[in-house]
Amino acid sequence: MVESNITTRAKDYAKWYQDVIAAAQLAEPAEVVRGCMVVRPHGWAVWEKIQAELDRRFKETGHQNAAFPLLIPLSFLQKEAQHATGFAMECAVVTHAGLKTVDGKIQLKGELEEPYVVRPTSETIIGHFFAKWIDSYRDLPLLINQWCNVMRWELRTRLFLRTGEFWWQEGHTAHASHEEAQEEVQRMLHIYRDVYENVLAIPVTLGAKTANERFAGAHETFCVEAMMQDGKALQGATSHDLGQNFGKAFNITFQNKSGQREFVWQTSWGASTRMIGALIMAHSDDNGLVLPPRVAPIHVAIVPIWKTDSERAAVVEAAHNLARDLRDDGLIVKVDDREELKPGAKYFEWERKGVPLRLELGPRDLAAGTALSKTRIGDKKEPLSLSALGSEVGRTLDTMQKALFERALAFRQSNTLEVDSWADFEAVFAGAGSKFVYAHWDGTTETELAIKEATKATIRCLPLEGHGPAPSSGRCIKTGKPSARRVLFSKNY
RNA sequence: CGGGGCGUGGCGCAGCCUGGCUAGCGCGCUUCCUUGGGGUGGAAGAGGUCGGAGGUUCAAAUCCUCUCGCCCCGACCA
Repeated sequence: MVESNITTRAKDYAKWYQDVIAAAQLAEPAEVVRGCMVVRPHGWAVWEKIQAELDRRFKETGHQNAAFPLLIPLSFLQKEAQHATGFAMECAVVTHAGLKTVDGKIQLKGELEEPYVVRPTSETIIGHFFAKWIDSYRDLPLLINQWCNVMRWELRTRLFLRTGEFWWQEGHTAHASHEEAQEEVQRMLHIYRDVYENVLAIPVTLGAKTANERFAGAHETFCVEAMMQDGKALQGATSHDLGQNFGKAFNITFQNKSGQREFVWQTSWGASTRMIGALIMAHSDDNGLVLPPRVAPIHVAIVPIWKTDSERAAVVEAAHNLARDLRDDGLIVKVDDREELKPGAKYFEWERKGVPLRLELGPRDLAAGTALSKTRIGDKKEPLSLSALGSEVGRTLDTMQKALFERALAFRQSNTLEVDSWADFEAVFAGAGSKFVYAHWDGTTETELAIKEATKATIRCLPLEGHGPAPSSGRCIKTGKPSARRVLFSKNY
């Protein structure tokens, strides 16, 4: 069952990341399909937990799920110029339908008159149907979400962070006014924040993207940015104000109360299986995956310990009784009563898989009326009374959930700084180094690109109020020109 | 897509430079025994068209050409 030893973070961070994924059996490269991944059951189970948390919040805010075609007519993509150029290089295209056998070999058969693009995102095809569905202000707002896979022909892939195919949700909404759309953009951004901070236990910085980093076709793009353990930023989710760009491209109009035709104001927002990558790089350690209890597919692993057959019968029965009690409290519990493995081997396995809490139950514990507990992030084992175990376990998991967030927050704080000199700025990003740096910027794309060229650091966002330092004027870190505010710089995934 | 590395039982590798018997090793796997509170020990087994195609040769894992895929660095991106 041991899949591999895990390289330490200090030795090779990229290798460590892959090792954690392999050791926890989260996913693996699809191998026979370029750039794609197989999400293994344990990885998909984590995704299902994340999905459930997001989906509940979407529905609580009035959104409905629907499904749109995987294939998009090529011509649709061309209707919004920015959008088309933004995604042109990453599109996989379906040009044929059907196969034929010639001399025992399979060949392509019918060439399509109009090729289809495998969806890299669905603004265009959803826009087409919105145009059909919307006719009156009474049809608005239209609040739709889709859970699906998309394909982007990436040149360089990394499991969960960037793969040819990935799974996500994409929300698409249409509104009668820009203000209403803008509210929606912020509402969803804050849902992402809520899930990141309260479920994934990852603190995030909310902000707006620069024009250069904006979604292709958007009026404005907002994001949540998280810090990984190597000091790099990871964009965790995005929420776009599409303005009327797609409304005009797809002629999505409605009659307002005074009978006039207007283009709708739209938003789109998405979060993907990349969240699992964020989870790994924010919390995991050199022993493998660490999962916050709220996204753990298994909360508690119970390892019964025995020597003799009679001991075995007693502890295994006690373990199953214990599991039943904990399940009654809503916990997901695994009793590892496999006979072929020594207890130590089981400890390592559940640790690699990120199970938050382990309970050891042996003859000595039974005699004492306790179970020995160890959390995935604690360094010592603690005996818990069996009679009060339910509440104890619940409390321990809550504490761990909070501790993970606090640990990640403290890490981010200790790796965030304000920088005012170019020499200091370069020093932070020298070599493989990265932190969150708040620095002044003159607001031009030229400077943004020059800084990236020189340091590999990019502007992750223009933080929203309450995120990052309070606004203050200063001079651009690179050009010395006047600047009204500091922006967040970091290297990124 | 450019530069670099790699592809040999499930995993990690040796062999390749300098072609030559039945392609080895460690881990894992199967069966049995043993062991059991942090990766038990032993015995006997199973498992490989050497990524794929073509070529050179009496003979190819090894040399040549093409191709597919993975990893790292870069440019592009969630």
